[in-house]
Parts: sequence; C-alpha cells; structure tokens
Amino acid sequence: MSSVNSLSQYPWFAHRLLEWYPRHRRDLPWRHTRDPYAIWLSEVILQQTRVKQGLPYYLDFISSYPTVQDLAAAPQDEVLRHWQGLGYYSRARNMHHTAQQVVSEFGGHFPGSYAELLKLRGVGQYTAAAIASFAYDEKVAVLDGNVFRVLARVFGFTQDIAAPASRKVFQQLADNLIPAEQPAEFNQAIMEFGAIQCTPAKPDCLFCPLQTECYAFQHGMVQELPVKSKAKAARTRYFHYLVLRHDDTLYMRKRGPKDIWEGLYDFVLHETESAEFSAASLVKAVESMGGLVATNRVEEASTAMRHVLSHQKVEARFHPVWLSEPLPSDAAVAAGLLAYRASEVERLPKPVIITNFISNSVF
DNA sequence: AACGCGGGGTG
DNA sequence: CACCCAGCGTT
Repeated sequence: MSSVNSLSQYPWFAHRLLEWYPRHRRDLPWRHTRDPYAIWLSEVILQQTRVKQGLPYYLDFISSYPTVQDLAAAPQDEVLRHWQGLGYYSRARNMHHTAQQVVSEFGGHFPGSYAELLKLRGVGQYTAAAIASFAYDEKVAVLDGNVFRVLARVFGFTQDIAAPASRKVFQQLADNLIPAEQPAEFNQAIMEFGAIQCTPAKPDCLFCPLQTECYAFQHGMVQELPVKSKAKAARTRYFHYLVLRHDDTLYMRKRGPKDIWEGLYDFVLHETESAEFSAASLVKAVESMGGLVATNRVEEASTAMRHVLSHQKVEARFHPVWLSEPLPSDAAVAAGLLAYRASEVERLPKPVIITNFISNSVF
C-alpha cells in the first residue's frame, strides 16, 4: 500500500480509511454495478436521504425502470407516483427530464466524464463526482454532508459548512486526499465512514481508526465540529382543503410551480393567514374561484391534520363536500380540477398529508 | 450568497 | 416536543 496516496500530505488518511472500509461497509445494491444509469439513480435518490429511507425506492425504481429508456418513456405522473413520500420532488422531475435527454441526445449513453455529467439537470458537483468516480474511475473527490463532517473533525476546520464559500477549502483538502489509484473506493469509504462511524450525534470515537490523528478528538471538540449555522425557523401555513366528491368521483388538482409539492395532486385549496376559519368564508372564497359550490353545502365538520416539513409547518383542514351532481365541466376546468375515481386517485402522486387524509377518512 | 424545496430519525 | 440530517436549481 506504499504507493497509495503517495502524493498526499496526509498518506495515513486514505490508508486507514481504505483499510477500514472493506471491514465495515454495508452491502448495498448500487455497490455491485458499474452501470452509470443505476449509479445515477441511486445517487439522485440518496441526495438528502438516508440509505434506510432510500433503499426501497431504489429497488422499486430499478425494477420498474431497468434501463434509462424505460424511465424516459414513462409518464411524469407515474414517475412521481413511484417517488411519492421521498420528498424534494424536483429530484424526480429533473431525473425524468435527464433520462429523456440521455436517450434523445446521447443515444441512451450517459456522458463519460465529470465535466459532461455536470451539465445534466439535477446533477450537481456531488452527484457528478459520485458517478464519474464510481462508474468511470475518474479521480474527482465527492463532497457531501458526511465528507464535510469527517474532514471538519479530523482536520479541525472551523469554517461554517453551511456557507457556500467554505466549499473551496474542503474541496481542496479532499482533492489532496483522494488517491489516484482508488478514487471510487476512497469516495465510498469516506462517505460510509461518515455515515456509520463518524456520525453527527454520537460518533464511535472509541473504536475510530483515525483517533490518534483526529483534531477534534485530540482537542475535545467532537461535539463542536463541524461548525454549521442554523437554518431559519419554519413558517406555519394554514390550508383549507375542499374535498369535492360526487358518487365515486373525486376532484383533484395538479399542483403548480413556485410552491411545495410541485407536480403532485391535492384538492381545492384555500390558504389563510391564520387558523381562523368559517365554512361561509370558505364557500365564498371557493365561489370566487369559479362558482363551484353555490348550491352545495360545506360541512362544518372537518378533519384537521398537521404536516411538518423542514422549512414549513402545514396545518390543514379537510372539508368534505358531497356534490348532488357532477361538477359542470367548464367549472371544473376553470378551477383546474380533474375528476378521478377512487381507484385512479390511488395511482396519482400525492403529498404524504393527502395520502394520510385519504387513508384515514371514509373516502 | 441566500433561499426554497420533504420527510424521517433521535432524545 | 425540539432538534438533527442536506444537494440542486433559482433568484
């Protein structure tokens, strides 16, 4: 192993990690392939997502869409339905777009280098580096949350890892640490190390192979590193959903851009500034949207549910409205509503709170 | 550079 | 309940 990382200022780092990795690594399906499609799929799913949560989604996607052609040919609603519950839905929309681009512009073959991968929608520096190293053995260091944490602790970096300007310092260090001989193995190793050994809350310093060299451990700063500025507090939003139903038909709406859950389906929505609510005001608001329920009754009874996102708290009330007759199609069109039978609603991509409401209600 | 975007896990 | 996890695109 003497040749490993011989150009690095810190040869012990890659050496110890590469020794640790084969003894501790989890057996994960995307580690058995060099197929850039499968690797790309896994990396997009794993952005902001833990392995435990993402694994079932990966297995579902790779079996539903074994090739990039399969994914490209699928309708967007179907792709989003498979993604349902995973969050950050732009990942799914961008992934779908990129699959279509890879098929139409690149003959179904993924770009073969970091620089070219970076041009794909939804593929940033981290994902491009992951694919380029794992699939092509390109020597380019990944920088994800795990890597930031490991490097900040081991090397005692106190820069705010949430600040974009800090990236340079960490990237320079990582580029210096990655060995030319085993870039893929090194990238896997440092991320796995951060995920299961050098964890955020209770790192296993007692049995850490870097204990002797680790700045944070030697200086009693493990709990203080990495330095990370706090996210701003989540705002609370008040949603009043009008659940329009006629016989077995539900009226749903596909959510648009510039708000949460783009591309997913929910009900007629009236948002208010406070929790204050009256059925009469809701009817008024909805009527102004297209005269939907003039002759129908909005139930005073409603189901309240709350849903916490990292940046918003949604307090939702669901108001059932049983229509005496189907919605006139012009009124439905004006309100952006589409009619679906219950069995079809199941197949629509929906926010978790909508899925929960449906499964907890008589609908 | 700052912001918006989900959902789950832990104590 | 409060707190943790965090890439990418847009502005």
